[in-house]
Amino acid sequence: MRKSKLETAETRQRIVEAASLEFRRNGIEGTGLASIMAIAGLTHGGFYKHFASKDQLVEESLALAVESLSTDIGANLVASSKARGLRAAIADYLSIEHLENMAEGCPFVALGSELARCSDAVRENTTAGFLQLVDALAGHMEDMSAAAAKKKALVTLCTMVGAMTMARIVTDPELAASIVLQARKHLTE
Amino acid sequence: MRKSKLETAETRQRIVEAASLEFRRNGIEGTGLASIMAIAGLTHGGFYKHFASKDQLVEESLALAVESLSTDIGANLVASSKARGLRAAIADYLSIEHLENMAEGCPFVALGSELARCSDAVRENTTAGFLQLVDALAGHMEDMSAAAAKKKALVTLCTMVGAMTMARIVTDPELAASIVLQARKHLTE
DNA sequence: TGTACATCAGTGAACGCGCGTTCACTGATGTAC
DNA sequence: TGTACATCAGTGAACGCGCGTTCACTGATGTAC
Repeated sequence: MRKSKLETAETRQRIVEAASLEFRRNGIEGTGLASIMAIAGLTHGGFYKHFASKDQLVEESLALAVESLSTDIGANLVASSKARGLRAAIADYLSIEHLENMAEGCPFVALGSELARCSDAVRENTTAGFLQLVDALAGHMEDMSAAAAKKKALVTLCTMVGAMTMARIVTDPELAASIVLQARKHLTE
Repeated sequence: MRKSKLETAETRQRIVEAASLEFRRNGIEGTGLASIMAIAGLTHGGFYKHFASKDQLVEESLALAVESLSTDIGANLVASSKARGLRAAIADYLSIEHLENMAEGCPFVALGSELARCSDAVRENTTAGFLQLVDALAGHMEDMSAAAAKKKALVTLCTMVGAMTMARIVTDPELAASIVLQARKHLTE
């Protein structure tokens, strides 16, 4: 049953990708290793041939999720002029599509309160990703010093995370849409 | 072993209060009924004499937590003039004390991502509390129409929730303090 | 008001279940000669 | 290059554990007369 080095690496990658989606979909505590392995096309017994523990998988899959968020926002930023790129990134984040797509969306929102209780190893990755995002946004702020831009980008990102978090909690879909819309308007007008 | 009606009501209240704190401290999935009952001074077997299920306790304890948040913010609002009351409420929320006191703090932050996956019954209570808070803050916004005030209050509350959420995720305590500080400055200056 | 009985809050053991983790085993891959 | 052996990715069963929930039992409280 042994697999080639290439296949092994591909399998490992598939596990991390499945975990990255499933953790965001059902929460970290709400997702069992067996279901992740099943999605990756394996039985759960083989998990420890790839990872030392569930926490290590959490660490790697969260790093992937944060990286994916950075890539998405980065793509919006570079697609247009400075100020327009920033507006595009914000509008893309504060969209109904993002609201309804928890598994592929921002990990700070999908796992926010769980992350606060995660191991330092997990949180360090997400901290680094957060700072990277702040810098990316700050680089597109106009008419202010670098320090002021960074402060503004920090608050902007917090508003984005908070709005999406509250929009997902609320039961009324219209209210959820309104939260997303008002936050977007506030940040882009 | 039967207890008087008064004692029974007091016991029930103690369970809800313990749950309200423990859920915010360790998460809903991370808190067992046995530990809540132990804090309330009981064994876990008696739980179902007071509640039909864990979800019902979640519902009631979350309603209590949201109510407590409303009370705290309301107290700041009425303690001073309109604009100063608003600033006081925001400063009290975006404080280091709140950052470090998850169990007694805002349930939207302590349980945000878990709440998004909770039953409608749980989320309806928190939705109502959120709208109540928006109205309370909106009532203290100056120099704008009621509609504009409500929109601004909505975004303000999202920024507060997002900033506290991110400050709790981040590993560096200085960065956490900076997130809280910048958000407070942005909202009160 | 006093007595007899029904109620039920709380106990502690037990239930089935899913979890993270371990392990003996298999057989294809990788390696040493 | 070909052969013999070691490695190890993946399987499937099993582990102990804590979870939410149930239940028989106890004995003080509440109620009916």
